Formats: sequence, structure tokens, C-alpha cells
Amino acid sequence: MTAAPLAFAEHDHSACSGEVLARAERVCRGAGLRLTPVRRRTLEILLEAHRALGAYEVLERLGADGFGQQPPVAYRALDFLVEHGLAHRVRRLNAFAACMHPGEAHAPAFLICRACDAVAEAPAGAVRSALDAEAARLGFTVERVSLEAVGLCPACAAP
Amino acid sequence: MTAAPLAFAEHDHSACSGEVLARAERVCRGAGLRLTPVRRRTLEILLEAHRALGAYEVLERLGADGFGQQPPVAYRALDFLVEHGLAHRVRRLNAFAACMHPGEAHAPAFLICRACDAVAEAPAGAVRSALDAEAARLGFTVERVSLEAVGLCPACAAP
DNA sequence: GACAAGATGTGATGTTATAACAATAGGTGA
DNA sequence: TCACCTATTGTTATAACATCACATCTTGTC
Repeated sequence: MTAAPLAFAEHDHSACSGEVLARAERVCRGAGLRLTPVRRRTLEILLEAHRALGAYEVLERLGADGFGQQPPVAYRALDFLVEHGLAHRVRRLNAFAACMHPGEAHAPAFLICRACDAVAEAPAGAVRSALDAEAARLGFTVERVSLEAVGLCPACAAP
Repeated sequence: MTAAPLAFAEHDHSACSGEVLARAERVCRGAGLRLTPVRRRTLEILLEAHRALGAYEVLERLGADGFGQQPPVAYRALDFLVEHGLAHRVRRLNAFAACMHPGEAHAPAFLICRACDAVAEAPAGAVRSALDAEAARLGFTVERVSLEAVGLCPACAAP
């Protein structure tokens, strides 16, 4: 996987990273969840990378930090984060990305640039409402949604 | 993978299957595409199964019918069908399903029942519009979209 | 019928994900 | 404190999904 920033706009990354981590800790405390060392480190890794990482990329970094080196170690930590809204799974890329708005109720859509692999987390409240409405019409109860669009980010679309 | 019908409502399946196949043939003729034996058979297999099938499930059936038995045989045929709108890829299930409306311009959303694995193809014009609008706001050019919702189908939601 | 482009078949390999079980850590109540 | 239960972590092994590279054959074209 090549370089692939998690948002299209420039911003102060080290600051946002620390803030998100702190917010994640509050979320866990509040919900009675244990943000254990592996889990916390996994989230940090996603935040540091600041892009979508494959499970095996995460695993490599975890191993280097003295944690287990077998796939389940990474998958379990990632599953925990996804389960509790601290990270997202980007299925199109078979990858995971830190959630930039943990704790806030939000229905993210992912915009994936096919040229540079950048992934942006876009607000998708309206999209989600439309989907819920259509599902309700069919009697389907929506629990989780994945919205992923592939295309060109502003930078790559420019000539 | 267990039994998993492709729609929630009952209907005359053998009829819909033949109709869809005929429509697919017209689409290919019209676009100068070759619906070769493997490709046609692959589409038939998806239609017969009437649910989302993994590539290896398709491969098994293709092999039994005298076609090649190696993964690329199935993946190439499936990729062709997806590429030209004759089938859809359901990423959440790592599976493929025949498109029930080939030729018609449509932006499908998939409703996936977590209890029975049924997959319904729901019209998602409004959803797609909302997503396009949000993407445009960020300067992102959408080319392909996957909309997948996991939840409970009407049958499984009933007590 | 010679050629080019596309399609198919095969063997090998790469990548992603899970099963099954042992060992350990953390909290709870006797 | 200690026994106990549950959640978590670690390991081995393997399953499931997907692609590469290359040979062969088909199809359409000139």
C-alpha cells in the first residue's frame, strides 16, 4: 500500500492525533470498556499512519513494539476498535482507519481515491437517512452501514 | 455459506432468471461484448443460486461443468460481469450476486440480513444523489459506489 | 492464411482472515 | 487472601480469498 493520507485537506496532524486518542479514552471509560495496551497501541498506530492500514501492516508494527506477532492479535484489537466506533473498516481496501470522531454519533461515508489511495471520512447523515428510508420501505432493519465511494480526490482530479 | 435468497419477497424465480439472462445477452450484443460460454455460465450459476456466491463456490460449479478449475477462471468471468453491470460484488460477504436489472441505469444498495445471509438489491437513487452531493462539496469525483447495509430482513426480524 | 487482440487454462504464490486451544490478567465475592 | 469466573492475550495451524505469470487457443481482420 502506498502513501495515502486520511483526508484531503492539510491540517495539524500531531495535534488531531493526540486529541482523538484522548477522546477515545474518555469514550472507553464512559462505556466501561477496557482500552488495554494492545488496543490502545493499535489505535495509536492507525492514528500515526494517518491512512488506512491493512491488518498485517498493523500486526507488523505491534510485533515490533513487543506485542504478539500472530494475525489474531491484530484482528482482535482492530475488531474491538471497530466494534466500539473507534476505528472503521474500509472494505474496498481490506484495511482499517482510525475514526476521527469517536464518541460522536456519526454515519461516515468513505471517499477513496483510486489514484493515490487517500481515504476521506465524509459526513453522511443525509445519505444514511435516505438509505434508512429505502430500507424501511422494504421492511429491513438497518443496523450497520458501509458507504464507500471510489473516484478521484481533488488533488488527483486536477490536470 | 448458508441458504440466502437474493430478495425478501417471494416471486417466480425460474421466470425472472431466464428473463434476466436474456436481458444480459441483449446488453452484451448492444455493447459489442462477448458473453462467452464461461461468462454466460457464470451468470447462470449466480442466477440459479439466487443468492450471493463466493468466487470459489462459482469455481466449483464451473469446474463441474467442464470449465477450468483454477481461481482465475472464476475471477475473470466474475470481474467481467461486474465490470459490465451484469453482476455485483458484495464486499461485506466477499461474494458476488447476479444483477437483477442489467442494462438499466441503477445505483443499487445491498441489504444484507445478518441472520439468514439474504441479500436484497434495493433501489438507491436518492441515496446515491445524497452521496454525490456530499462528495462534490469536498471536491471528490465519484466513479463507483458500494452501499451495503447489514441488519435484519423482514422474516428474521419477526418474532 | 497470417496476424493481432482477446480469452481461457494451469501452476504457483500472495494476501486476508479465522479456528482452536493454552496461558494469563483482572475483577468479585466468600 | 483466596478461590473463582470472565475477559484478554498469545500461539500454532489452517481456511478463505485473490492475483501473477505464462502457455495455449479463439476470434476477428486484413
